[in-house]
Amino acid sequence: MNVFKHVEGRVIAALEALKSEGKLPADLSLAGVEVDSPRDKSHGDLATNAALVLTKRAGMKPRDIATLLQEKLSSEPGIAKIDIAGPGFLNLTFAPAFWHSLAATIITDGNVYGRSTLGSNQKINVEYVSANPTGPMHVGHCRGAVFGDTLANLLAFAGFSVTREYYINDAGGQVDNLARSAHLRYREALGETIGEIPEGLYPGEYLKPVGEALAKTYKKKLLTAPESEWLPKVKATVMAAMMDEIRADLAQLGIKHDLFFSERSLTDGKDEIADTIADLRTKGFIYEGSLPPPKGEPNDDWEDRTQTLFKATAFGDDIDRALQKADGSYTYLAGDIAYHRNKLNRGYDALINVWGSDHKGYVKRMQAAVQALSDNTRTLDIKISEMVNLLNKGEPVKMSKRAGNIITVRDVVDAVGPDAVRFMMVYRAPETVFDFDYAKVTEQSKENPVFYVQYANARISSVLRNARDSFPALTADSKAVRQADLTPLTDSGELALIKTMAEFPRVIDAAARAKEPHRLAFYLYELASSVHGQWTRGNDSPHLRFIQADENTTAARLSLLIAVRQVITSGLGVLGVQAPEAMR
RNA sequence: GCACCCGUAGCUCAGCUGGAUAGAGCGUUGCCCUCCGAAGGCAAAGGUCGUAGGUUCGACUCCUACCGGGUGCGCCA
Repeated sequence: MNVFKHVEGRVIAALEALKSEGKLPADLSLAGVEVDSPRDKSHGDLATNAALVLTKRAGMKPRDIATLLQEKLSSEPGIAKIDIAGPGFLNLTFAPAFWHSLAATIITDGNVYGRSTLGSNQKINVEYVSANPTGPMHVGHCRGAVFGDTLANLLAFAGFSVTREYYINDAGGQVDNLARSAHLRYREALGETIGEIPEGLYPGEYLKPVGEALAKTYKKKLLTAPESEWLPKVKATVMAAMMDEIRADLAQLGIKHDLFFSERSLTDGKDEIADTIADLRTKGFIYEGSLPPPKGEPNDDWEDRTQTLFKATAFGDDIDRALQKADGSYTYLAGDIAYHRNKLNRGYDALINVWGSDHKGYVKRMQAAVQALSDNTRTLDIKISEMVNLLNKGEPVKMSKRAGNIITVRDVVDAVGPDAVRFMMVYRAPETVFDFDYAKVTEQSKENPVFYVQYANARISSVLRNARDSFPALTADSKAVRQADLTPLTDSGELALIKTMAEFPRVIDAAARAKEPHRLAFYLYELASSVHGQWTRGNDSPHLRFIQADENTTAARLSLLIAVRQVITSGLGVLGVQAPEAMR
């Protein structure tokens, strides 16, 4: 039940009626007619721009159209008042009974309330995290991970059929270096003094357990063998260990992917990269040529070479892109394009990638590739999650993999819990840089909005618990509460709560459309604020407290709270945050 | 040099596919607990929405050009 769509339907029906009565041109298009909530609540509950949108097309003055519509709608049930305001807005005020029935609907709908059919079951693939399997996840990864996961939840809630995917970059030279680093730790585990980890290798202590495990499994067998022999074995062990660690980190944040896609699988017993290049060649987007050297950087080592190029400029990229190096081996991009081709071949209607800001420069070429491969029938939407500035009590925390003092996802989650991390990470738009103050989040202070929202839920639960002392029959799942007569709800604050809940489906819709989960987080904050406000009004005005001497009034107010709790629970559910019944 | 992102209150940020008098939190000032959880609430103060044009009945929102700040640029992954 989306109130805005419902009323919009009624407005459009009224306009259609006016058309057939000859009061409006019969061929008038109603495109753009919308129902919104007015910015200023005193203007009414809902407003429509119909008269403003239609004035030009109908060749009539906005106020004349507004007047016609006003007359037409005045007989509609539930509408208490219709005003024409400003340049021609029509402000609709609904009777309390209208809102009461909405509250009742929310309770009946339960966790279905707010779900949308926007996605109409379209298959959508969300690729996120895809952190290189060369070490534990640090807080920077965390933002993209939480964002991607929340976006996936949101899209699922909005009616898409979502696949959550992780791309494992397990094919490049970096995993060889990882294996070499692990081999050093293996030698260390066998008692050797290895000294400083050489430049280019991974110095982190997290490889020590891997070295010990290798020592246990292989004893001294890998010591004397040539690298070509031990490398594959060590690589397999260390990669598995790293992925286990990453999976554990993700699990701690409540993130579970449907599919982990291995880059190596593209060329394992087949060559999807070659197939991809062949595909693109057939479509005419491949040629042999050389590229100009990159500008703005010293490039003394640049050599002019002829290589296989993808015509990315045909799709708006700045430059064509190399798919094969001069020696014939594939570039990283070639593999990535093959991976996206693989995704396309799996039949998704749309692809979304969540990338870290360090990949910003790759957006155009990847989108170009998807357009080329799908003949412009599919879109790749790439959301960039910006950097997180790590602070500790306002002081920047220096991160260095070399020094090994990285702050990992695990450190943060252990300290503050997954809820605070998740909420904070989606509490701002992903493309803005933001400061994550380790000390503040560990403090669990009220500056963390997640507690504010959770506290609203806990308060509601507290009221429900307390109400049972006076009215044992009024339990949260009793018919007396769930189907209570809501006519006692006449206070403006109570009605405001329902009106705020009315926004929920629309927030879901808008957030899903824009792929901006942070809107939901802000909405929940606003809803929580209404709850706290109404609560505190009861301090000054005892007759506004939720629990009253009169059972019918109490039942109605508890019913309202049940509805609010439902919306908070659903909303937090999409964010992947718990809705506790009591705070610690 | 080029590309992308950001620029809104002292600070951190919202602002719904263009809509009415631009909103929160923090900070500042002043209030509210014999009362369902004060882990809360109320009020005041605080703005040429980076600048200049353009489109529109209407622009924080769209377009153009500038100005600041950030990130990146490949034959690495």
